[in-house]
Amino acid sequence: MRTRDYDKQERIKEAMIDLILKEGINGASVAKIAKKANVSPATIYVYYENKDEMLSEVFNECAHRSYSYIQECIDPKMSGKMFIEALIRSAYEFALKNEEIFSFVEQCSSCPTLSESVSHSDYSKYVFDLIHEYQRKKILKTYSDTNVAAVLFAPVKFMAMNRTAYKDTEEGLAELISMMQDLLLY
Amino acid sequence: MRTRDYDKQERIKEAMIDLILKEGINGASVAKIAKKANVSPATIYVYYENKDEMLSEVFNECAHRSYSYIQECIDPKMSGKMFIEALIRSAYEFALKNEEIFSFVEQCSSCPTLSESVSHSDYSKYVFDLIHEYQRKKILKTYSDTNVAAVLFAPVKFMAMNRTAYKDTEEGLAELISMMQDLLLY
Amino acid sequence: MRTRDYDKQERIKEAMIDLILKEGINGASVAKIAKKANVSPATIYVYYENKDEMLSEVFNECAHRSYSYIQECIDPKMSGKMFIEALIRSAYEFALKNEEIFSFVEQCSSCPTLSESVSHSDYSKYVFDLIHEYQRKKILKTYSDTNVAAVLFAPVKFMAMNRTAYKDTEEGLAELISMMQDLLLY
Amino acid sequence: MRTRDYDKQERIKEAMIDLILKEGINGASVAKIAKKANVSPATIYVYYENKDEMLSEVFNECAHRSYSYIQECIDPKMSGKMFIEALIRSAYEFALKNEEIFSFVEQCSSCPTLSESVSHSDYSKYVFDLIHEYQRKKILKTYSDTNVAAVLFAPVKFMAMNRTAYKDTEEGLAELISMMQDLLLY
DNA sequence: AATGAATGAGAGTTCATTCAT
DNA sequence: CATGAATGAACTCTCATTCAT
Repeated sequence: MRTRDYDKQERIKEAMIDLILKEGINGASVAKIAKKANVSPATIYVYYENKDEMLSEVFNECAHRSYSYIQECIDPKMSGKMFIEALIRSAYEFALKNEEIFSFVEQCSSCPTLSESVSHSDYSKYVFDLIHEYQRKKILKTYSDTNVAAVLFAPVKFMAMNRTAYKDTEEGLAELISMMQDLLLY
Repeated sequence: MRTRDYDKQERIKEAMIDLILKEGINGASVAKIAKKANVSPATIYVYYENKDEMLSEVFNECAHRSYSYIQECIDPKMSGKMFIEALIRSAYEFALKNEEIFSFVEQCSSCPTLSESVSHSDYSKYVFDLIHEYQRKKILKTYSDTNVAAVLFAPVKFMAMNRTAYKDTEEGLAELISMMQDLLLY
Repeated sequence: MRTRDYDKQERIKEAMIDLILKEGINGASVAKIAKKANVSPATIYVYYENKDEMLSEVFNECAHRSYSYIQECIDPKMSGKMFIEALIRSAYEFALKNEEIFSFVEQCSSCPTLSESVSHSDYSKYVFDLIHEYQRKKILKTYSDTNVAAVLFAPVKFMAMNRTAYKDTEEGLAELISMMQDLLLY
Repeated sequence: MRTRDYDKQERIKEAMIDLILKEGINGASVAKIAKKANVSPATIYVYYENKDEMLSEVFNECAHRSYSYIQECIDPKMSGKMFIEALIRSAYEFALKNEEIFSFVEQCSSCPTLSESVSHSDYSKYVFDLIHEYQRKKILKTYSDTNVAAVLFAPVKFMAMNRTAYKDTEEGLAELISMMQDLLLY
């Protein structure tokens, strides 16, 4: 019996992400993905039940990676100021370093059929547990979680997507961080 | 006679927006749009050169409508507080009242092939002219335009898309407004 | 607007019947049918919703033709003897003259998914109305309809399918007719 | 060890017959058969050279079983009346008890590519030897073998396939038997 | 202007079969 | 012997678009 070639699966994922990025969801056909991954179209169905499942599986995994990265960049011992900076900067850094994955997740997020299949809550739990801790310690002001998420992550994502609109992205990022510190810290 | 034709094009637009909302960009085929609009597929090509052009034309129009709505809701005579509230509330209201159009625009925005064809700058010019006026008058703090846009619109869009995550959306919206007032007003 | 080309539909039907006959239901793919009919595969979907519907529609039509032929060959004024001869001989003749259609119907009849979609009752009504008349007149013995159908049509079909097993088909047919006359006439 | 293998092949056969009955010849793919039989697709190729061979082997075996069953139900010492009853009743009983096998055989028989691979003559020899004996003894009327086969087996198969059309199958069967006794006995 | 017919190209998926273990 | 992985070919069906009226 032949054993599964996980390198193959990895190639399939990468091919899919790359294609969606370059040609949109419409452009990423199974045949194209297979060709780019150097496998037969039929092989894809060894690893995924169908195209939708493949999309949502890869989408989930990518979304998870983003949260993991952020998690690794924060530390309960940080000061409030540092904490906010770490959150925003890590989110931005991830988008920068993993441009393809970030862009892929953003694109999938806006697709109604796909976004339903992802459970953000699991990934973000650790981050929000920490935020709650800072709020209990009266370091962070207490706003509703959803609004905290909205102001912490939506603008930085917006920034990452519209990088070209900024004269100096580092300066823009620093400004955004300082704004959020003003807003959220006591 | 003219009304008849206008009706037809209007029906085509609505059918397309509706289909994209419900089935995603993939689900909106020319045949389906034609059926939903009660016209022949060939008729669509009387009004639009091809599908891409149709998409980007309707996309542009919808994006424009959103900005128009916001424009109508603000007034140079407003206080700074009122101004911010009006901006956020109108953005949210538009998303609520025009759920289909809002979702359609969001979805199209993340599509690389489409987003290139839209020039946001034109529409938002009026809004930013006003913001600059408030900044000159030392009512609004002076941050870079992109960051102002980021914090003013990204979170409220996020809110509109994740309405279900809020216990009480009105309360959430009020909180967000007050946060932005704290952040942006002197 | 282009008008429907009924010759095209006819070619599609014939191609399908021919292919099923020669290669079995498995061998009759849409692509092959299209090629044989000299149309695009897509064109088939102008005339039929899907392959199953196409099959059952053509099947129904063919089954109907067989009954029509038999109907035309019988006449209420016939003697009982003549009536039975006409029924059997016409059934056999049809099978002979329309070998492809006959064989096609037989093949489809044994397919469980297809045979459900055909309503024999409608077509055979006229024939059985006549049979009942002969029974009322005490010319034909009164057996249950299903058994009458069973002995009148099943053997002659069997004969038509196994023609090669007969030394002299005309003689065999004459014998079968005489058997049925003995069996069914007073 | 041997039992294990035998089990596997048996399971493959049953799975195939079951699938063909339920989904038609088209529905019985190697993958589905393997899944239903709880073996790997590759295992099927240990027992059969290819799919066609598998089909015709199982078809032959099933056709043989039907004749074997009938053989076991008849006896040279029977009266002519009993003999005919036994022939028809056993044929019907077999179809009833082995619905799957019966339907499978009927379906395969009408498939041109398959029916060539089966030699009916071998199995039916014993039955016809007996019939000839009864004819020599002037118990059964002497008709051509093919016509005897046609009237003895075609109607009962028809009955088995159209059971639902009968109000009372037992009554219908009894009637058919009595008809055949009238027809074939002196 | 408007349309249903028509289509080549390509979509997602499954096929029977072979490979490597 | 037995298997899951792998695949080229073929499957049904839909695509965006054009044609003929």
